[in-house]
Order: sequence, then structure tokens, then C-alpha cells
Amino acid sequence: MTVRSGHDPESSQVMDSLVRVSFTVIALLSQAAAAHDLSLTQLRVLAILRDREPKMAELAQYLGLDRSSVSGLIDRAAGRELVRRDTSSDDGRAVRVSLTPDGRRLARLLTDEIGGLIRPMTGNLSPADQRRLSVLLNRLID
Amino acid sequence: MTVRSGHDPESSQVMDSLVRVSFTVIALLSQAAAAHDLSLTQLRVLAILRDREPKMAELAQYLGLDRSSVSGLIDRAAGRELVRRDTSSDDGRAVRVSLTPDGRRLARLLTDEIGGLIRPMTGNLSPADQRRLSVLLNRLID
DNA sequence: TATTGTTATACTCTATAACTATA
DNA sequence: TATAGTTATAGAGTATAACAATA
Repeated sequence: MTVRSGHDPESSQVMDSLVRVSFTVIALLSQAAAAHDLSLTQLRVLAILRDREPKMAELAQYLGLDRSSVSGLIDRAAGRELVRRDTSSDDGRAVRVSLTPDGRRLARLLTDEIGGLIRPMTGNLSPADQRRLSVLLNRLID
Repeated sequence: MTVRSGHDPESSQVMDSLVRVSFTVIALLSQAAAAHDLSLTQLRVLAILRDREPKMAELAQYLGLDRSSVSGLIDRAAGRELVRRDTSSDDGRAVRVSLTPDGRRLARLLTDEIGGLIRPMTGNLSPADQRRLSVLLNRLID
């Protein structure tokens, strides 16, 4: 995936390295997920639910997916006992999703394994360069 | 997607920003592809074929997919006249894949549109910082 | 026999449209 | 009526296994 477009060479080069690194990182995440028979999307579900117990519509919002797609995702995750559906007490229509103990354990394990996969890349940099990279990356998304 | 693991804080922070930026970049690429009714994988196919005319097995290698999956991908891309299959002259079993003129036009257009989507992010950085970021990112993957 | 590519099959992911139940 | 969620359906992406053609 090369991004060439008739602009400043700095701009093209940084876009190019960004895209290449992004594909690499996402491939590592997918690999970690696949090792536990999870898709990248299911990995995202577990990551989101680590810090939240959203309603279905909120989860769909986080994931950027249609509510109907999330129904299927949660069906399959619940079938594996990774997540649980609870009907809301205040709104009889709403369904709140949360991690089961198994789901939380797997989420933690995945976090560690992903760290192990990415660290070989970042380990090429000195701690100071890691800080610099982190600052520059954060300025891209803040 | 947060990567926490009991190591140096620099290491965790850079991994975290890497993952977040990677998701953002991949989402932009998917968005650019979707605007032309392409999946991220089909976008990758077009990008790979810009510089190569691989055999099916080689293309599968580049994509990291099974040959059977690539058969379907190329079926659909060929159905849209974006790519062409040619039987190899030297090996009667092999099939060589290449972009059609339409495919090449679309690949070029996508390159420009992706640049337009990513530049707002990188535009926050000075040319000097862009160079620094590029150097640091390249050290992750070289 | 081994390799290249395709096909058959099955499953996940995703969206759209139609539906149920609740507000 | 409007909203939350599910279901039905369809299509893309993916892998595994079985196959035909060629080496």
C-alpha cells in the first residue's frame, strides 16, 4: 500500500510509513486474535467491554457497525461464554452487554500476548525515541 | 484497544499510540475503498497489482491468504473489469493477474483520495516533525 | 508424484429491511 | 409515533478439503 500524491515529499513519506506500519500492527492484532479463534472485530468487542458495560446501540456506536451486525457478534461471543446480555432495569427495551469472567480473563491474556508481539518492533527504539514516537503519534489523533 | 502489560511505561505508551493510530489509518483506508464499493482486501489487491503481475499463488503470498480465497477475490474484481487473468506461456497451470486500464485508473484515484484523507492528520506536524516521524516509523518495520 | 488453480462447502462479518416490544 | 433490539436475507471474505490439469 503506497500513497503517492503530488505533494511535499515529507508528506508522502510519512503517509507511506504510516500505512505500512498500520498494516503491520493490524496484522499482528489479527494474528493474536486468530490464535484464540477470534476475529479482529471480536477482539475489539472484548477491548471495549474491559472498561464499559454499554447497551447494544452504544456498542454499535463504538464499533462503527449497524446494530444488527452487533446482534450477531454478541450472539457468537455469548455462545462462547465470553460476554453476557442483561436486560436493563430502567428501560425494558435496552440490553446491557458485559464481559463474563472467562471473557475478562481472555481479554487480559490477549493484551499481554499483543504486547509480546508488538514489543519486538518498538524494542528497536531507545526509551527516549519511544517517547518521541509516542508524542508524534498522539499529535496525529488528538 | 489498549495495550497494557507490566513493562516500562514508555513501551506501553508507544504501543498504545501505535495501535490507536493504526486503527485510525486502516479505518480511513477502508472508508476510501468503500466509497468505490471495494473492501480493504480489494484495495490491497489493486495496490499490489500496480507494481506487479503476479501468478495467483504469488498474489496469495503477498496477501497472506489461501489460494482459494484469492480465486474468489479475483473472480469478483475481474467481474468488475478491474483485473485480468492471463494463462502463462511457460507453465500451463499458472495464471497471471494484472490490472486492466480501468483497474489502473481506479488504483490511481484511490491513491490520491487516500492521500487526501490522511494528510489532515499528518498536516498537524511540521515538515521536520514529519521527517522525524517517518524515520522512527521506518525503524519499526525495517 | 507434486504443484497450480478452481470448486464445493461452511462459517464469520456486514448491511438493509422488516419485525416485536417497549417507551 | 419513536426507539432498542432481533431476525431474515443476501453478499463478501476466508479456510479446508477435494478435484482437474499440468509439470
